[in-house]
Amino acid sequence: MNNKKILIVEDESDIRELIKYNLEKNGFQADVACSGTEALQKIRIKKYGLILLDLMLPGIDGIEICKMLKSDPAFSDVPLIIVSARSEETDKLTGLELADDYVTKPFSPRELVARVKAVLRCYAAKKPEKHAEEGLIKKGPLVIDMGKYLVTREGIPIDLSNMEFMLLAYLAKRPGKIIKRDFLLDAVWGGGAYIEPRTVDVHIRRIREKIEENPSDPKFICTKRGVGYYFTEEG
Amino acid sequence: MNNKKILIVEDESDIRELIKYNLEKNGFQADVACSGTEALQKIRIKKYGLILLDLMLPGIDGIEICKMLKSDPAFSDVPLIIVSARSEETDKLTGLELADDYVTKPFSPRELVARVKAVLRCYAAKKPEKHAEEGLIKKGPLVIDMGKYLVTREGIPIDLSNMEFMLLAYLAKRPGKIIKRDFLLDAVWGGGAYIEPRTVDVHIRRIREKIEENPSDPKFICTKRGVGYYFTEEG
DNA sequence: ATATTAATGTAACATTTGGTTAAAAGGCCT
DNA sequence: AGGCCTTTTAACCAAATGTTACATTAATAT
Repeated sequence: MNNKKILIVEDESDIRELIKYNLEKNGFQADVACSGTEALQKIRIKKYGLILLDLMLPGIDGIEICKMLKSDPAFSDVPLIIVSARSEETDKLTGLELADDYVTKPFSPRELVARVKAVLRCYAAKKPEKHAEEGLIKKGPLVIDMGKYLVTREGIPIDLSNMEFMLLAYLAKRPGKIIKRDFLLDAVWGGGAYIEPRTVDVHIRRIREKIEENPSDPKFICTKRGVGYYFTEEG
Repeated sequence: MNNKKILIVEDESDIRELIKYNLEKNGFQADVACSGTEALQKIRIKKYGLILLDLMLPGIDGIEICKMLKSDPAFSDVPLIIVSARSEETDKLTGLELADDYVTKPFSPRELVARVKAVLRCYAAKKPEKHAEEGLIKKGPLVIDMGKYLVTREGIPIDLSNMEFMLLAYLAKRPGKIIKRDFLLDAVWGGGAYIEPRTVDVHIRRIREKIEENPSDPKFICTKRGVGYYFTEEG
């Protein structure tokens, strides 16, 4: 799904590991860079979802890296949080002009994680794709309300679990399109999940039990043998 | 302690610096944003005392930003002054419906500062009344009086703490809409609060204890497992 | 047609996740 | 200090999810 990789640019190894540990504990993937030059290399190679940048770096000044990033259209849309021991107000202001948030040392790991989440949430909220996540999908008697996580059939609410809802919504958004199991695992479960493809079948089955008149003769989620599943195009 | 930080949203750098210079000369603190997206980022991260918004922006239209701001309860109480080169009467009207004042270019720095002061003064004067968001929310036996910060159940007043009230009110204003813990933390606690998501649960629990017949089988604030909480739509 | 094989459906079970709950610690105000 | 309110923490429990084994179905070859 979304790019959750975070780059930590920090020269002090213990702080670096502390941050990395805490981010990973919260479900993020984190890479590290010990210097400005290393950071710039990594940024060029890989697309990051967020960068945590220490201002006090050997070699290149952190502020210079900020400026580089934010002036380069290829990277200016990557969220940036500055981490720094400098607590002077002037620096903070300068930093905030360049970055999306500014955390001063010493910081609690929890606060850092919370700020990372806040910044990512803020970015996610602006994404046009996210906008499309809201709204209603109607197929015949079936209505899928993305905001309320609710499915109704002829007005009667149907209780789906979260996973079931996501899977159904994913298929229903692409009527007629046949989607392979592997693809569903990637899209609905997220890239980093190593799940048995058969698990998809089980979920499909459970959804069918709930939304279909006769689960053995599905009208909404159909099977394309040898390929995958698709949501009916009729309606 | 009032927040006197001002955000200047303006793409032309010379005008931006002119405004910033003049505001700072008059004892204000000013941040700048060069585009609509940058403005939205900054607004989410920091709480501003006033926003100066140019309508002619690259990317998002200024009017759109107005609408976003004024429709979001988290930002609708931030004073907003529109600065624009457009002098057409129609624009002026559209602007004033959304903003608190409207300044057309070219303007004298003195005039701008005066208007900023005026709007801030005006808001300061309105504060007590503004603080009370009007309106009643009724759901079955439950009545939430936003003006009096009072909740009653079948006429019997229920004693909620401030936090509990805000949380309940936030959910009750959006019946049916499922809201994630992170969003609640942002909306009810405010962006700068770095709180454990679990804390939300505890508050929910206490509200339930007070307003629900049987807290373990809630009728008002319901749980959507894996997602968040929502206020019931029935009633 | 019938047998063969692969794919899919189904059910039971195991595991993990996430929510509830209670209790304790931390703040703030008087 | 004492009394709220808030936040954190951890144990517990229920529901959601994932796995596996087995049954059934569909496609194909014989």
